[in-house]
Amino acid sequence: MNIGEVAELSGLPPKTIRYYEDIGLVRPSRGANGYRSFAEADLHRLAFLGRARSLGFSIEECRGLLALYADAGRASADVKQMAETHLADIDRKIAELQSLRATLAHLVHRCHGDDRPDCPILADLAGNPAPSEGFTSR
Amino acid sequence: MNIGEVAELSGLPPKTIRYYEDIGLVRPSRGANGYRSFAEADLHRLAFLGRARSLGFSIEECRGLLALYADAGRASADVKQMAETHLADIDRKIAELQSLRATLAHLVHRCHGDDRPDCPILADLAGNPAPSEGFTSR
DNA sequence: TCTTGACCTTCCAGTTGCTGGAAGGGGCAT
DNA sequence: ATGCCCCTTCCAGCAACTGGAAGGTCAAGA
Repeated sequence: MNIGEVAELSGLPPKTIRYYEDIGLVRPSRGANGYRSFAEADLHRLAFLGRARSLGFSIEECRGLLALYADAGRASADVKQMAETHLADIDRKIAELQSLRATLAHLVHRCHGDDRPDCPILADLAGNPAPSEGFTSR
Repeated sequence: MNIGEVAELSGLPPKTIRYYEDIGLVRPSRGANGYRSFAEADLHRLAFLGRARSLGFSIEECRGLLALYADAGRASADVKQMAETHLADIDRKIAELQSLRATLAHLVHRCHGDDRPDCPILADLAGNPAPSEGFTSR
């Protein structure tokens, strides 16, 4: 298979596949014309990569997962460990975003959003902490 | 003030402050020795930037916010608009992370995580969709 | 046969927002 | 004069691609 076809089948753009080869995640052979020639196994690897990436695993994590995948004697605990670490990362990110969202939503809520220049959002950014709610004029 | 002092006061590392000068977010004057010389207003700008960045506004958004901040005739609606767009971005990211988290948590849950090689997480990544729950052996 | 167009190749540069390090000058205390 | 810390600039690199330029290849149609 040429790169275009595996791109189609794996859902990854050709550029990304070339990049993955560059960093050693996949090693297609080459035809006489210099074109990359992908075997079924390569396609599998790429599809695996696509799914792992879409689950938010980093490239290095993917490398580890591929190694575990290829290792018939792996312990499932190793995989689970990686996934759990990753899960904890995701939880941390969600929590962070949620706290950020709360702060921002509070500011947005307090801004009347009309054509007057007075704006609590800017006031807060400028260093005047927003009062915790309660007395907006009227 | 020298860069070290504003770094201390603004909470931004000197490197970051130099970078912000590079990209035109702040324009300190220079002393005879070539050192950057920061005025109070520069410090304010930097602190403003620090807060806006920590709320997740991009550099370009910060540039816009600073412009609005400096514009005494701005309409608060413009600021609110930016903040709301940003809020929507955050909501999108949170939703994405949550769906990702759900998928991964499901897989982790199904993996027994012992020293046997059999692992639903890898199976799923390899393209065998995880059954939707129900019959794990025992 | 020639040409067209789609495909493939490599390499270089840019994205975002910094961060690290090297090489060298300035300022102050001992 | 000697340290030492602060300051300067510039270059490189992180993640994970993505875009584009310049050029080779292949199959089909006129």
